[in-house]
Amino acid sequence: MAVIWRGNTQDRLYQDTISSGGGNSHKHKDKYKDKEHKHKDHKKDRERDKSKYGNSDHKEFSEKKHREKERIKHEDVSTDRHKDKHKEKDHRKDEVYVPISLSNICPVSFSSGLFIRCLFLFFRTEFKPKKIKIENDRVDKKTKKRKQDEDIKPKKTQKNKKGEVADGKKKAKKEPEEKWKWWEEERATDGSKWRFLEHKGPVMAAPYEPLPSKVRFFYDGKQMKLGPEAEEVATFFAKMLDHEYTTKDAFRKNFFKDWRKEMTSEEKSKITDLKKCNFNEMGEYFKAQSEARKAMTKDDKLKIKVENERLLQEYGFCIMDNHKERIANFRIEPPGLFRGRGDHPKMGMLKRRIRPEDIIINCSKDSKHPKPPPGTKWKELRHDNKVTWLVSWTENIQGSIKYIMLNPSSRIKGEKDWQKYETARNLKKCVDRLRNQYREDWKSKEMRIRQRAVALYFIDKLALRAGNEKEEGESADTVGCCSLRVEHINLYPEKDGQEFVVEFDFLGKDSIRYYNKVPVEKRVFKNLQLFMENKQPEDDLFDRLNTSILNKHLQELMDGLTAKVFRTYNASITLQQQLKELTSPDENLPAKILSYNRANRAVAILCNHQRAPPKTFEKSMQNLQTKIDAKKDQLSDAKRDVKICGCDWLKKAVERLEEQLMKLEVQATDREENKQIALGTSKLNYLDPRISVAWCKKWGIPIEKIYNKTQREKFAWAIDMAEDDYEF
DNA sequence: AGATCAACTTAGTACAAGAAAA
DNA sequence: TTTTCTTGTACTAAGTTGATCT
Repeated sequence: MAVIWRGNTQDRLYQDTISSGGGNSHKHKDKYKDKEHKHKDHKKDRERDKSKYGNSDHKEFSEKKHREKERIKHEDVSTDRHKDKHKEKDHRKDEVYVPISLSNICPVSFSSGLFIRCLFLFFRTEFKPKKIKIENDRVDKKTKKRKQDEDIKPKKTQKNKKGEVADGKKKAKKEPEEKWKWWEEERATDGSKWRFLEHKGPVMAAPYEPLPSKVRFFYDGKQMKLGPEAEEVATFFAKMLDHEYTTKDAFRKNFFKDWRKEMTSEEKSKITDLKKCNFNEMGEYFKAQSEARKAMTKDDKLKIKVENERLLQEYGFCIMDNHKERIANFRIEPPGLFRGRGDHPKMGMLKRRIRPEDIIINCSKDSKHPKPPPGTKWKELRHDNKVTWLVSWTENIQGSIKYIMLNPSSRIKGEKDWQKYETARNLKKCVDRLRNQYREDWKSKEMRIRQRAVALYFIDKLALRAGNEKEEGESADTVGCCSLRVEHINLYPEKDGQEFVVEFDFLGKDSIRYYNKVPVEKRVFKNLQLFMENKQPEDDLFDRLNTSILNKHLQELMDGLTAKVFRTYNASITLQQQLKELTSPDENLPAKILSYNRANRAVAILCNHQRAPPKTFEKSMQNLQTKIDAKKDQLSDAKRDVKICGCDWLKKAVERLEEQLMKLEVQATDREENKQIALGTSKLNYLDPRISVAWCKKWGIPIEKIYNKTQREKFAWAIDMAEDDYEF
């Protein structure tokens, strides 16, 4: 295997560590001493140097215009909102599938030096000042003398007219309250996240209810009564009996170890082998319970619903700065067995019950403080308005802190989201300059700079995540860009008729596999060969780089720039470009929505957003196929009849059947293609909602076709402010 | 300079709820 | 209706980032 990685035909023009000024060596990474390399000219050397990149088609940014437009728009936020309550049927099923090729969505392109220079000038003169005010204090601390003059947001607030500005503000307790448009208001400039915060605290997990005595546990074939502590943990396992987790060694081992900690010494001495434990009756009991729940009468179901609603009303909201805001997760996570993703070394460990004594409450001093349950105390009550959380506790598996925070529809989340897309749009303004820069850096005489530049190229071109280093044994072995190892890529000077192909194969976040073969520029290829020289498969590809170095560099290139901004930028720009490309004016509504979904899908593919094929997938595909077959039969019958009789109405029927058949087939293809692709994540986290809103407005598509209720709440700001000509 | 911590975003999955089909 | 399939929501794990500690 390793042989492949150490090609012997390299022509390197590399001389390392002439300066290395900052001393960037890493602890374990210095084992590869850089070498002197000579440049051996190769035949093909020249031909590829013209970027392969250039052919991508979104060169034309018509920047200035947009900027001008944007400025005007921001200053004059129209308040008329489309309040269409379109009640149309869902047309998903009418979608026509058109495949997307990955090559279509390659987001990278470069333009001429002149243009870059212009951009650069623009950046120098206009970009810097756009610092978001909220961060002032941090900036000050860093003594980065930065002038924030006007910022778009506050500015447009001042111009906010049209009277109807949130009036219910003063008495947030009043119920209906005109929807509050926080995006038309001034933002805090002092780093505080709120001025007033009041809430009722978390909902604690329901206490453990011991099993009825008829439900037995057997050890080594003999019945055994467990004490409540051990029993509770046993039920966690019993509930998962059907899950393949319980067959995994690590899971069983971790579980058993933690379970034993909950046992009395007597239990501990008896129960020494998990294999001898029989949880079946428990498992059956819980299954029966959930069946019973499903079979409950409507009345009982309603009662539960009402109770849930009550809980939501009582604990699901808080008051933040005069507004009632929805809390995202107001329930404390109940105890259970830890389910890590992928090959997690800690799977099966006991996630312990959180007590009030573990919980930190954050709220205003002058608010009504949440009361701990009778007879208990909170761990701490604090009043920190520099953070957004209401409740926190430390979880026992990784020792990380968990928080209760607000819903995405809240001001505090919305502002942040908006800001995220503004940063991405700023990147758009200077991305060409940056791309030229890293291409230059591929030639640097410093290894660390080359590595940085190649990594950045991957992040930009392939939308890879930054890739922090992780502590071994603490979590599943996954990587991102900076933490890629030699074993995660293969280099092919030639593959499938393309030159300089890099094959990626690694597990990313959530242990989702990233597999991709991409042709890269020759320089990148040569650099990769260089980085891999004299390394073992398990060595870091970018041994002179980590996320902190990379982000520091990015910060210097553009204010607020970090690695993840590239993902946001490339996702959003891809959506915009795909929408432009795919939407044809004369299409009907379902076809347009299909176009939207296809654009969305392009982004999901770019970001590698996958899902497990739905459990019922095969079956539902089969059902669909049956339908298709039936339709085909019907059709051929009808055709035969036409031949015999030839009357008009029969011909019509044939046409109709053909159409129906096509729809079904299209639906099948579409579903098949979406089998492993998840659209939700990109829609929720990467796509500037204003692009979608503008598209809807432009083509008269009801926004409900694109965003469901929750999504409309989250993106209320965008729905309110984006016009049909919005440009990302 | 690296390790660790804190805070927050991004992620897929399980299951409930709702809609469509039978 | 009841059953089946689809969509929405809750849940919580797993990332990124920047600050702070050592």
